[in-house]
Parts: sequence; structure tokens; C-alpha cells
Amino acid sequence: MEQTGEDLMERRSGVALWRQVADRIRLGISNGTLGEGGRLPPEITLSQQFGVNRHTVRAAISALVQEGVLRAEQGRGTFVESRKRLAYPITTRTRFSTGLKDQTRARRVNLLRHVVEPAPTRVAEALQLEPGAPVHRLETLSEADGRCVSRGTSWFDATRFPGFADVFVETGSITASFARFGVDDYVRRSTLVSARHADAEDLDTLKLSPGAIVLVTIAINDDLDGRPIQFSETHFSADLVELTIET
Amino acid sequence: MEQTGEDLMERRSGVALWRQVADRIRLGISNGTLGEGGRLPPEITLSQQFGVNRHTVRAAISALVQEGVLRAEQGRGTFVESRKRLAYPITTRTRFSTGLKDQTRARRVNLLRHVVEPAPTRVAEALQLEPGAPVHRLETLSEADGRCVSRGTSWFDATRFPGFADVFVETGSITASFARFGVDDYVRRSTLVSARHADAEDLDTLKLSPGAIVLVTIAINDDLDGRPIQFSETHFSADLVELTIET
DNA sequence: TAGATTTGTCTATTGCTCTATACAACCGAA
DNA sequence: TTCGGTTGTATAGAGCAATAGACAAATCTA
Repeated sequence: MEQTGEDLMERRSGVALWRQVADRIRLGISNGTLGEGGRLPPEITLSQQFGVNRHTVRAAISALVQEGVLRAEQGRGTFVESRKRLAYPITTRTRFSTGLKDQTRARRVNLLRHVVEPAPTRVAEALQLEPGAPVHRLETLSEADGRCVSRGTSWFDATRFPGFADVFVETGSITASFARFGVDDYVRRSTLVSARHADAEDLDTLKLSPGAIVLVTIAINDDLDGRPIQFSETHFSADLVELTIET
Repeated sequence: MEQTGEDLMERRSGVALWRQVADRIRLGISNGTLGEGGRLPPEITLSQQFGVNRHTVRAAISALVQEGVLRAEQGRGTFVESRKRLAYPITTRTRFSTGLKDQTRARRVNLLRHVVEPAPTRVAEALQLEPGAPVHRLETLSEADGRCVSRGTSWFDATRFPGFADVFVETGSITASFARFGVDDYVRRSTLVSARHADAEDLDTLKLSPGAIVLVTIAINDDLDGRPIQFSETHFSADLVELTIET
């Protein structure tokens, strides 16, 4: 009783079938090709489409329920919880909150950790400081509508911006914090984009499941005199976010 | 006799340990944190670092040898075959060949497939055509130094650019082909970036292994009058490429 | 209420993954 | 040549992944 799965999964590839199925369901939902009307096809149908056993599909669905992507109701069906990907604009004036204003209701940036440390090499280069000069390192978690969107680590010159972290906690915004230090405006100088598998800290912080993908941006912001004021590395959950670039 | 692996792998996650190890080794090489001097640490050392059995490391290395990332020599050690990621610049004047000029010796774009088809909805919208208007669809494979860097699908207005594919085959370049039709220059209007697991066609075309990641860009190019002339979706191998954005 | 549809649970079997141990083959240096 | 370090091969056992079949529980419709 073998099925005629239109597009077979890769076996003995090091990735469990149930995880491959989960990835394809998640992708299908983002694309809109799956979950017509907010409802997923029955398990039996999916197992035939993917050419795997029903239990394998169940394992995939179970993982997606855990992630919050799906919701299963006995006797009724399985339903889609999430929506389209957020479009995060990268421009000369990239700011977290304003960028997502039209797409989400609630946005928040939480401070996870703050330390003052000697600048690592790449940070010193980016901020044009002496290697080892004191810098603030702020690790933040950005949420939109209750979902963990991104995890960022930013560095700031501790000499120029004393007590930056305290101001940030008070204002809850990088932009507002800069304003306190007399930097009324700033511009994105450069952005580097790459993608990779989520590491242990991504999984924990962004509440992802193993094998998930993160979009990584490494960016430098300048003040209006062209002096670098912020160096940051941000990890976006690739299932929730896409980046838009207007050139 | 358990090890003190500094940063343990995720078990029962649906991704085999050897594949997780392979992903981390590949990443370590891209980062430059692994493979100091072109040579990988011995299998025993790696197995202790990752907190897994030596055979698990061997499975990972075996996969990376298959991919062409590593080369193992009995009695001597395991060596790195590949280099740092290519930086692919996205600017108002994004072109494949010139963008990678300083980083690679040989660059080539191969035409995989060409059809004239009625424009799908999103293509028609992007090119400002009537839905169903005839368009060229060109599927291309870009290589640099013999490695498959990206797979692109581009659409062009068939009415404005009759026989575009033939010209492309002759010139081997989008830019040169446009020139033949009197479009001496063009600019990137917008770029959308996302990341996902490679699908079956990515695996085949880009010679990736299952679980690999692709960076996906969806872009529109305009002529100097601001009229859209090209709509494209490009899949980059995330292990080989990162995108740079100067704003 | 009866029946069809759908998700949830259970048991069993097969094959692959990971571990553990041992030893062979090969290389380079003393 | 000898020896330490490294990759390659073999074998066996424990645990996870995937399949299969059967049935329970919940929901909806006729």
C-alpha cells in the first residue's frame, strides 16, 4: 500500500522525515499554498501528499503546535495560528518600531543583558575606536504582537554615551536613547545579510525549534557627521520576517 | 567516560547529530574560527569539543567531503577546500559579474531553461503588464570559481524584448542583453530578502545537501525612465554567499 | 440518533543513528 | 626503523525514527 507522493522527502539525509515535513508545512503556510481558509488538510491527505506515514505527519504537526504555528482540535481538524511574514524594511533610516508600525499592533524591545566590556576587534574597527576601548554591549529581544521577532546585540562607545543602558531601559528605544545624548538623527551606513541555522542561544531566546533558520544582519549606524555610533548584529527568525531593501 | 563538550548538540530534535556537527563545522570554516591554517583539528579533538562520539564526527566530515568542503588524507589530517563567503553587493546598480569581480577569478551564468509563458499574477504586477501577457522566463545558474553560487528565475516583457533568450545565450550577460535592446543602463528598484530550507530543485541545481539553507531575493529592475524591465527570484547558497547593502 | 470524518492513543516491528571498543593503514619525525 | 599521531574499518549494543494496523474520542451533518 505505497502512496504516490508527488514530491518525496529525502531519506537517510540526516534530517528526520517528520522534521522535513514540518519544514514544508511551515513554508506552505508562509507561501499561502497550504492552509487554505486557515485550515490544514487532514492528516491522511497530508501523509499521501508527502508520501509518508500518518504518524510521521503527526510528529511534524505536533512540533508545529509546540512552535505555535498550528492548533489541533480533536474531531474538528488542524488550524493555522500564524499569518504572513513581517516585512522589515532596511533603509538609510532603519528603526525597529517605525518599520513594523503598519503591520503589527504591539511592539516591544526588552533588554536581556547589559555589560561594559573592552571592544572586540571587529567592534573596535566598526566604531573606529582603539581595540579594547570600553563599550556598552546591549542584548535585546524584539517582540511584535507577542511573537519573538529578533534578537540583537549592539555595541556603543561607552565614553561618548555614558550610562546608555539606563537611558535605554527608561525609554525602551534606541532612537529615543540617542536623542538624550544629543543625537537627534542617525543613518544606516551598511548592512550585511546572511542566513544560518539557529544556534543554541537563538533557539532559547527566540523560542525556535532545532533546525530553524535565522537571518543575520550586521549593521553600522552613523550620526549625521558620518561618525559611527552603533554596531549591531541581529538575528531574525526567518519564518517570521523578511527584509525589504529599497535602493 | 563522558566529555565536557563546551556547547552541546541538540538531541532528539529531528536533525541527526552528525548533520548538526557538519553544519557547525561548515559555519566555523566560513567564520574562520575553525580550520586554522587550512587544517581541521583531529577527529578526537572535534568529538570532545562537540561532545559526541568520534564516529559521529566522522559521519559529519564524510558528508562535508562529499560536498567538496573538506578533503581527508589518511595519516595526515583533514583539510579545508573552500574559503570565506562571497560578499554579494546589493545596490542600485546590482550586477552579478561586476559584483564579484574582485573576489573570484572565473564567473559564469548558464541558461538552464527558457520558455515564453503568460505572466503569472505577481510577475504581471511587478512588470506592470496585463495578467497573462507574454513574458520570457529565464532560469539561470550562476557559478564562480566552479562553485554553484545561485539559481535565478527572471521574467522579461516578451513584447518589448523579442528573442531576449537568444541574445542572452549569445552574450552570457543580462546587462549586455539589455544593451542590445537599447537599454544602456538600469537600476535596482527594490529587493526582498528571506531565507528558507533548500527545496528539491535547489538541492539538485546548486548541488546542496538536504537541510541546507538558501537566501532568497526577489527583485525588480527599472530602466532609467522608471519602467520595470526585469522581475527576478534568486536563490543563493547561504553557505557560500552573504549579501551586502550600502544605503 | 446514526454515520462519516478527523484527531488522539496504543502496540509491535523494522531499520537507522549514536555510542563504545578495538585494531589496521598511513604519514611524518626522531 | 621505530614511534606517536591521524584517518580508515569492523563489530556489537542501546535508543530513536518510521511504518503498520487497530481502536478510542470528539465533532459535524444528515
